[in-house]
Amino acid sequence: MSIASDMLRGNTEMIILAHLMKKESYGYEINKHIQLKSSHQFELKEATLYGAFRRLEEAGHVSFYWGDEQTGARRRYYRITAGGRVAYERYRSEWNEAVAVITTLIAQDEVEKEDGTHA
Amino acid sequence: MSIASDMLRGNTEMIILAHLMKKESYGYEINKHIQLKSSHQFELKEATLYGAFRRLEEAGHVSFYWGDEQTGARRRYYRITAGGRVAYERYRSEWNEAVAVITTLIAQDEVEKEDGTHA
DNA sequence: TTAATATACATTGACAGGCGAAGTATATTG
DNA sequence: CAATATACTTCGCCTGTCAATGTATATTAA
Repeated sequence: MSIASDMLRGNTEMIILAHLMKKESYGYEINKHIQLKSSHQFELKEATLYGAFRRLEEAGHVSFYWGDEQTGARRRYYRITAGGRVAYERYRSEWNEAVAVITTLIAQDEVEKEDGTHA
Repeated sequence: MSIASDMLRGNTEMIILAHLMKKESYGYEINKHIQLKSSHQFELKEATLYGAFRRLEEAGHVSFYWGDEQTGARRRYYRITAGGRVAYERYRSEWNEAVAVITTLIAQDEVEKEDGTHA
């Protein structure tokens, strides 16, 4: 729960952009898809999700249009922009790099020297 | 900078514990070691580092003692506790799981269906 | 008819962790 | 003696996540 929240932090935008790289979509659908794909281990809470959309819009990484549903609630469809694609690739490489670094930091290699340093 | 901060969030304790699994140590040394091992890509800022120590202490994951240096500034040596080892393993598995889930979410598999969804 | 549930979006305020900045103290070096 | 490195500490800000709450429409069952 709390750990997942912190792992999510800073990655929600990348996750949303990843979805939008494949197809235009709207908040509710993206959220459901993430829950499905992660076997319900992850779930973007609504406030988190819509907050991320707002930031993505402000950054010009996505644009949106209102769907013309004849039935049901209105949908705000999002589309990734050219700038969004660039940002997505940057997010990905930063993510990969960060994972590599942390993996190195927690790698259980040999004990450098079991001196104990002290009493 | 900002990305690294968010990647760090929630993982500082795991990183510190990883270091303490190998040897007792003190803040300054741990920080230098992390900078070294990450080729200066990561750096725990002091406020972050000491904040994490405080939480680790409160959680009973580490204990400390003052070094008896005859010269230089005093050092607060930390030692991982039994509970800390358990916590570390939990952190690691949660980390691995989270990485796996996010990796899945951003995996560039085939386009599920290029319908475009709308105009 | 109406209560429940699902779809769909939006906002507010609280919370927590990382960080910039500033401070304390000791030792070394130019 | 000024600068730099070691070493720890604290304050207040910022930002992203979340719980809670609210809006509105459609479907289904009692």
